[in-house]
Amino acid sequence: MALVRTRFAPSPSGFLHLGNARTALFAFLYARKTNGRFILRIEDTDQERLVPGSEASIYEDLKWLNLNWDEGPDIGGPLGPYRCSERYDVYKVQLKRLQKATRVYRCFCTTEQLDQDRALLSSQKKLIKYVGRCLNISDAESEKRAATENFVWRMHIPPGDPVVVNDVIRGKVEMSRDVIGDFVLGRASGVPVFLFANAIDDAVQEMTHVIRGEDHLSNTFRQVLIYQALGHEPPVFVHLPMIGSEGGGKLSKREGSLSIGDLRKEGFIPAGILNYLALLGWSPGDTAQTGEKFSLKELSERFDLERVHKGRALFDYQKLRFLNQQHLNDLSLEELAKLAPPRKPGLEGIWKDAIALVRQDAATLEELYRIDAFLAAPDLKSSPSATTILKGENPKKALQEGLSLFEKAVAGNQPAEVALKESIQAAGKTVGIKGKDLFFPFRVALTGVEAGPELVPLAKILGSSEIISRLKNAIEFTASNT
RNA sequence: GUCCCCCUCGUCUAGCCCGGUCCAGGACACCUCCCUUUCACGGAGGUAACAAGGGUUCAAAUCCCUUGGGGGACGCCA
Repeated sequence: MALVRTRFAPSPSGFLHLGNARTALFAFLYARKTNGRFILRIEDTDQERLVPGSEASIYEDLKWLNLNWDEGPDIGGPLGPYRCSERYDVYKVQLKRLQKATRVYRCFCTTEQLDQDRALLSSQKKLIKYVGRCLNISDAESEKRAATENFVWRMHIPPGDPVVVNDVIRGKVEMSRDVIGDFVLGRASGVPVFLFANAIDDAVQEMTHVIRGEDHLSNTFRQVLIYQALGHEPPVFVHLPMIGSEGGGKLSKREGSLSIGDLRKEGFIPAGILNYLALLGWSPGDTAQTGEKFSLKELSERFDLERVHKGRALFDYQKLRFLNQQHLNDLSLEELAKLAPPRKPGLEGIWKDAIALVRQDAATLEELYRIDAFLAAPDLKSSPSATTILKGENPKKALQEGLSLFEKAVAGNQPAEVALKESIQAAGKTVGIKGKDLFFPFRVALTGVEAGPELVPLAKILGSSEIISRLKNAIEFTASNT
C-alpha cells in the first residue's frame, strides 16, 4: 500500500478552534498510525479574510498540542510550497488542463445579478444554483468581453450519471448532477476559489486521505468532478461529524473559550485536550475494560477511521475537565511547578509544597493558584465564615489558649506544623470543646474560610510568625464580632 | 425551499454490518453512603437511553418502510 499522506489545511482567518483541532488530530493520528506523513497546508487564497498573526498562532497552537507535521510552509517538503498563495502558477496550469478536458467558461455575471437570481429561485422554492446565463456566450465574444469586463471561470456540469463519493465514514454517497450547478473555479486574476485550489493541491501533493469536517461533504461532489475531468484518482474521503456546543447549537466563535489558545489560558494541558478530542466522535470500543485515559502515543496506536462516528457530538466541558485532571495527575510536582509557576514574588521556595496541597482538587493548572488565597492573610471582616464561626466565648478562649501554647512551643524550637497541631488539641481540652467546634475556629482564623487544604501542612508553609499574626488578628476580630 | 447526512442514559459512547448471550454495558455529570476533625481526592452503590409508528421474524437496539427531530450544504468563504 502506498504511503499514507494526510493533511490539515486551515485558513489563516482566525484562531485554532476545538473543531479544527480535532480535525487536525484525526488526520495526525491516522498518519502516525499508518507510519504515513502528516502535512500542514495553509489555505490563504482569500486575502480579504486573512487575519494577520493567525497563521503564526495556528503553528503555535498545533506545536503546543504536539501535533507536529512532516511537511509544511515553515519546514518545507518535497511537494511544496505549502501555502496556497504561493501556488497560483500551479492552479493556472491545472485550470488550462481542465479547460482542454471539459467545458470551462467565463462568467460575466455581477454579484448583484447572482444575488437576485438566488433570491428569485428561493422565492419560487426551487433549487438554488447558477442559472447559466453566460454558458452560451461564444468563445469569440467571451474573449472580447474579457478585455474590458470582470469575470470568473465556471466549470459546466452537463447531465449524466449521479456523482458518487465513497466516504470511509458514510459509505457511498450519491448526488444527482442536476442539483450541482456550474460552479466557480477561480477569478480572472488567477486566484482560485477554495473548491478548486483544495482539490488541485490534494491531487498534486499526493494526499491519499482527505480527512475534514462534514461541512465539506457537499463540496466533495464538485471536487470529484474536477478529479474526473483531470484524470486524477480521487483520494479516500473521510468526513468527520461536526462538534456541537453544549446547548446543542453550533460550536461557534462566540463561545470564546473554545479556542485552543483560550483553553490553554484556562490551564488545560495538551494531553487532556487531545484525549478529550479523540473521544469526541471516535471510540476505541473497549473503554469499559481499558478506561478512557489515553496518551497521544496510545491514541496513535489505537486510532482507526472505521470506528469514527457518523452523528455529531456535543462538547462537554465537564468531561474535558475530568480528562485534563487525569493527565494532570501524571505530572510530577516539578513539572507542575514549571507549568504553573508562582505569580507572586517570594513564593519560589515554598511553591512546590504549596501546590502539593491543592493538586488533588485542581482539574486545570489555573486551579492550582487557588492556593494563593491561603498563602495571603485572610480578611476576616469580609468573611461570612468568620462572622458566624468566630463568635461567642469558646472560640475566642480556644484561640487565645492556642496562641499562647503555640508561642511557647515555637519558642522552644518546635516546628510550626507540630506546634499548631498540639496547641489546638491542648486548647480544646482546656476549653472543653472538640471536633468541628474546635477545628473550625482555627481553620477560619487562619484561612478565613471553612473549606481548604489541610491545616497542618499549610502551617508548615506559612511558618510560625505568620500563624501567630493570623491568630492574633482573629482574636482581635472576635472582640468586635458580637 | 432543494439536496446530502445523522438519531442508544442530560452528555460522550459500547452493542448495530454478521437479529437471540441486552428487561442494553462503560465514562462524565448528578444523588447516596464510606473514608476524612473542612473541601477535595479515593472507594462502594444509585437514578437515567434504544426518537415514534408500522412491518419482516419464533425472536429486533440490531433488517425494511414511514413519520418526527437534529445537522450540513446550496458564495467570486474556507
